[in-house]
Parts: sequence; structure tokens; C-alpha cells
Amino acid sequence: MPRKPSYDRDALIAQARDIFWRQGWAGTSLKDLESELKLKPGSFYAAFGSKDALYALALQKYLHDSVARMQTLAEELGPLGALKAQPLLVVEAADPPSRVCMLAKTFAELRARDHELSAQAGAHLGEMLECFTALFQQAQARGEIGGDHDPARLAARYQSDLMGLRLSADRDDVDARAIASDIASDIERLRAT
Amino acid sequence: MPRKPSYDRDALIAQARDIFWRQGWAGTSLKDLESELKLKPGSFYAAFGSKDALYALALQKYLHDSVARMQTLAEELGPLGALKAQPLLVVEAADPPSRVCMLAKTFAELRARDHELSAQAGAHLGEMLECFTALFQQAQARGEIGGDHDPARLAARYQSDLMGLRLSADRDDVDARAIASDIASDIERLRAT
DNA sequence: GGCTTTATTGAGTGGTCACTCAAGTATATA
DNA sequence: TATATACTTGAGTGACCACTCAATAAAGCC
Repeated sequence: MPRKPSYDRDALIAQARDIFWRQGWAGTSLKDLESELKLKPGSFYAAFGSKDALYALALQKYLHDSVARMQTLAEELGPLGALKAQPLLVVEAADPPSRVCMLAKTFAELRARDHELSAQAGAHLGEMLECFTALFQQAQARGEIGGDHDPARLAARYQSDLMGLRLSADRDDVDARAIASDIASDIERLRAT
Repeated sequence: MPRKPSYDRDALIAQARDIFWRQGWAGTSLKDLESELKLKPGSFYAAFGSKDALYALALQKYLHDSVARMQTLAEELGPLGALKAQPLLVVEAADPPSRVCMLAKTFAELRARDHELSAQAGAHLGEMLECFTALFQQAQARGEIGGDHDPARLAARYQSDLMGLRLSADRDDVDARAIASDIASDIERLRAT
């Protein structure tokens, strides 16, 4: 009896993620979303409920894909190799919506209002941090880095540096590759000798 | 003949800077400004012309104060000492509007729209970078760091790390002091032996 | 083909946005 | 004190905001 929707829900979420990522929460209007996703207001609200609900789905997808990418990279290059490769990969990615981390952007934009989406972005940053921590732990377990390092502390510094790098990469008066290379050198320097 | 305004223009700009800093560009309405600055719309527009014009003044003040603070610090602690001290000072500052750098926030928020204020924030980040570069150069000239380092490259990495740190400092699941201390250690490690 | 159930449409909602302007008020000079 | 010159006031502007809903169209099952 039911009629199927004519759109691919998951593709729409990915598209919305890119718009939100580029323009931010306040900078994206329903009109923007409706025209890009080719949905009339009625369909939009039937499908997602609200702008914030769609934004939450977009954040979730962003986190999921980010973690998956790091884990794939770790399978290819090993944990330390993945951590070392990531900075330059981020800088050299072919036209992403923005080089700046969407979680960091959302967290910063909405924190002052105590908006629920800021809390969610913060929680997702925490999950990303755990992902980095796990990789440093694995590197340590493999003996790639010395046992005197604290993986959680290394991960916090690493994530912080990465957020700075990604913001720097959006500027055109800064050599982000040089920064990425220096961050990678810091990782390399941890390698147990 | 003329009547003097009843407000202190410079104090109003500082107040506006704090509101914009905390809430961002899109997150701050004229109503917010009018109620906080105790200005009716007519007075507001007579005094500043537009929301964007006031934001531009706020950015300018932010940059000016930031550079002045670094230079004062350098007079007290020397160039390398100032660079080393700054990370922890930023983290431990008593309730600023936001730990996140206002220039970085503005740049990230408005870049997608090619807003003029984003370009201005970007330019100011460049001036801040020059300030850091000058301090590294001075440290080198004094022989505090080795001659094999490139001050511009050190400054770019330093500024990038600082932006990451300041975002991290707004999270409550991260030990920003530890990150600040690690950044300071990196500076210390440059010291010529 | 008839019927049920859902998707789609787009004009319309009240509210807020940045901003304007004419009228009223206070002050420094002459 | 009279007057010119500002500053101050606040209701009002059209545009846009997120969002609603009744009408219409299309698909699956009998």
C-alpha cells in the first residue's frame, strides 16, 4: 500500500552535511537546504523533522566517516603510520566543503548558546579523541613508541594540533603543508629507537 | 554648539567585541547589541553605521590588544620567554568571552560566504603571524634559538598549535593545561644548547 | 479498476532580522 | 536667554527565518 520516497535518504544526509560543514549552522537556511536537496518544505519536514534534526544526522555521519577513514588508514599503514600520514592527507584533500573540522566548527559556533548540537559536537570530538588514543595505545603495544608516553596525552595534543592545522589550511597566506610535515615529524620522533 | 554623546565609544567597542567574540557574527542580533550596549537603534546606527562596521572595529581592537599583550610579555620575559608563556596564559585566563581566538572563529564562520569580515579576520591573523615571526627572529638574533631554524615556519606552526589549543581549552573533557605545557616544551626544546 | 496509504506540493504562518526616520530633547555657543 | 546643532527615542520597514498544513499525486494491494 505505501508509496516509496523518491530520494536516497542517506545521500541527502551526506549532501546536507557538506552544506552545513561549509556554511555552518546559522549560515544555512532552510531555503539553502531545500534548493540543494531539491525538496519542498513539506517533504523536508516529513523526512527529517527539523533543521536541527538533520544537522544532528550530518554530524553523526561526519564522525562515523572520520573514524572509519582513520581505521582503514591504520590497517594499511599501522597505527603510527596512520597518525603520521593523516595531517598531510587532510591538507591535500581534494576540495572538501571546508578544511576546518566540522565538529570543531559546530562546537565553537554554538557553544555560547548552550545549543544541544554543540554538546553533540563536543561528544563526537571526544569519540574522535578516543579513536586517536586507541591508535597511540596500539602503537605502544606494538613497541613502535616508547612505554614512557601517555597515549591519552599524546592523543589530546595530536587532536589539538590537527584542529589548528585544519584551520591554517583554509588560509592562503600560510604553508599548511609545512605545518603538516612538522606535525608528522613530531609523531616520527616518538618512535622507539 | 554640538552636543556630546553620552557614551564612551571605545568602551562600547570593547563590549561589542566581547559579545561578537562569544556569540559569533550570525549569532549576535542587533537586539543583543542594543540591549547590552544600552543603545536604541537610532543611536546605534548614528554611532557605528552598521552591524558589520562595528564588528570590523571589534576585530581591529582584538588584534591591537593581542599584539600589545604579546609585546608587553616579550619585554618582561624576552621573546622566547613570551612565546613559551603564552599557551598557559591563554588557557588560564579568567573567564574570557571564549577561549577560541576571535580572529579564527570569524575567519571560519564567514569564509564560505566570502564575507568581507572573513577577509579582514584573515588579514589580522596574518598580522598576528608576523608578530610571532618577529619574536622568533628576535630570539634567534639573541642566540636563544639555533640559526638553523626558520622563524616564519616556527611561527606558522606555533600559531596553528595555539589555535588548536584555544579550541581544546573550551572543551571540558580535555586537559588543556597539559597541551599548553607540551607546546611550551616544544619552544623550550628550540633553545640553543 | 478501486481503494488505501503515503509522498509531494507550495502558499501561508507568526516571528525575527538588520535597518530607517521623523519627532523630541539636551547642550554649547552667542 | 535664544538658537543652532547635535544626540536620543522607538515605532515602523520590507525581507527573510524556520516551519505548517490542506490539497493533490502516485504507488502498492485487492
